[in-house]
Amino acid sequence: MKILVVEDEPGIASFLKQGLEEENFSTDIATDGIKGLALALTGNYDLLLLDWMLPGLSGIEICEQFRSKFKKTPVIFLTAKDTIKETITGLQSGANDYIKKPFHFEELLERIKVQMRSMETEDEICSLGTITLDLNTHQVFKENKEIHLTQKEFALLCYLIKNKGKICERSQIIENVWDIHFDYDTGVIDVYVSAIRKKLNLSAEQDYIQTVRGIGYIAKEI
Amino acid sequence: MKILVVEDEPGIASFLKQGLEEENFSTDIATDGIKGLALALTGNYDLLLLDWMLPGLSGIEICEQFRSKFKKTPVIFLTAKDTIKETITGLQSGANDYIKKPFHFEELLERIKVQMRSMETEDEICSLGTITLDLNTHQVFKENKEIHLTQKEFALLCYLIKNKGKICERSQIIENVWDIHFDYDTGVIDVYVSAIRKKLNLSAEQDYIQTVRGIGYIAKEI
DNA sequence: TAGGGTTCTTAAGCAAAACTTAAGGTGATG
DNA sequence: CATCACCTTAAGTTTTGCTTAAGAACCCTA
Repeated sequence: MKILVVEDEPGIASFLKQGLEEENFSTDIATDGIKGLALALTGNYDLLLLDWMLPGLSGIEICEQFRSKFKKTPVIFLTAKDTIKETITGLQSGANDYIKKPFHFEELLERIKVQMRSMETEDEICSLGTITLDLNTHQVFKENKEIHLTQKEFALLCYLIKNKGKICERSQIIENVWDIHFDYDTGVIDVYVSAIRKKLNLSAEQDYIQTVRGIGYIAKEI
Repeated sequence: MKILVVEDEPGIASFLKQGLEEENFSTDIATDGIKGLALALTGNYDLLLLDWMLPGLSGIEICEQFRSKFKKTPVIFLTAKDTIKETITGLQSGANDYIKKPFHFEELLERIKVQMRSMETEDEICSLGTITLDLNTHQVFKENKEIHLTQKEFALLCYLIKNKGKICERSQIIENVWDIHFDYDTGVIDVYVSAIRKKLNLSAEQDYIQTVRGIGYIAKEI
């Protein structure tokens, strides 16, 4: 998430930058309208935070010009101009929200999150502790770092997590993950569990995937 | 455009209904929380306008339950609860906007229009690193140099970039770019990815388009 | 409508990654 | 301390993807 803040008052600008970066939004600042618009038009930002009164170009002009190219990227005004007329002008220029100064940072944050929500498409997700699986995109994250698993690894981990808290017998695993419907035992499962543990860096303290001797495996929140 | 207003105070309710219908929004009123939620869940509305304090069910509860079914339909709170804490609670419950009473009808109207806007439209430009796509003119630029892509190449690149950061499965790509709705696998996608990489001069260091073996491809900022 | 160019698709050979098997090591259990 | 289940590694096999080239389909324009 990259945010562009266009704000000429240094105090507010740095306050915003600091607060936003604490929330893990990568934040750039432009201190005048010309620079602001130029940066915005690079298309590198996921959200714009605009002041109205700016040297060079007003926030309104930035918003309008930006909107002619980028219809979807959210824009939020953050301005001292607080009359109804101004609010309406701001919103009509293409902004998604209009916050009046003085504002509470928490509210700003929440309104940014509202915009983020409506940007993202809903994904099916399942998780186990700090491990997250995105079933649509086949992505795996541990502590927000992406980790690549192969298809079979993913399928196996997925099966275990979907049944978290329940012991999964080896025969069930073979049936559901490998689609083999008769008795079968080479050490395939072991090999894959091993690979998953290695890639996810699961140790004895962090054994989200525990082996149940003689039966199978179990995925467990710790 | 159908709007559902959930508001127990008859004066405000009828004022809203009248105002909204003058603007050609077809408007229904629910005067308590239970009826409000039931109506909302029919899925017949394009936007919800919620009061917070309601007999039966609070606006917050309505919003949360509604959101669990309808992820995208915009919800706007219209309430006398005006502290920051309440505002944040309201927004966190899944609302798209939060307007404090007393409010100006024009501002409400404008904020409704904001929601309508973001329901429609698409960006005309999308980008990935130094690559820029202009969806109107079908032009592609890399480092500001124009590069000619064929239609299919453009469509494929566009699809990947619109989903940047997410792995796109081959089947999804075939479905969305080729419009083929059944299982299909020749190597078409590969050929096109290959062509795009070549034209955009993507090397191992600059692989904006990475292959995810066994699954598909992913467009990534580096 | 014939011809030239462009674009789309298929196929084939090569390269690389993933899958499976097997074998030797490790650790638990009786 | 012997056995059995599990873990790990390495090597062979299979699958998947990349690239190139060639034919088919689709424009334009004359």
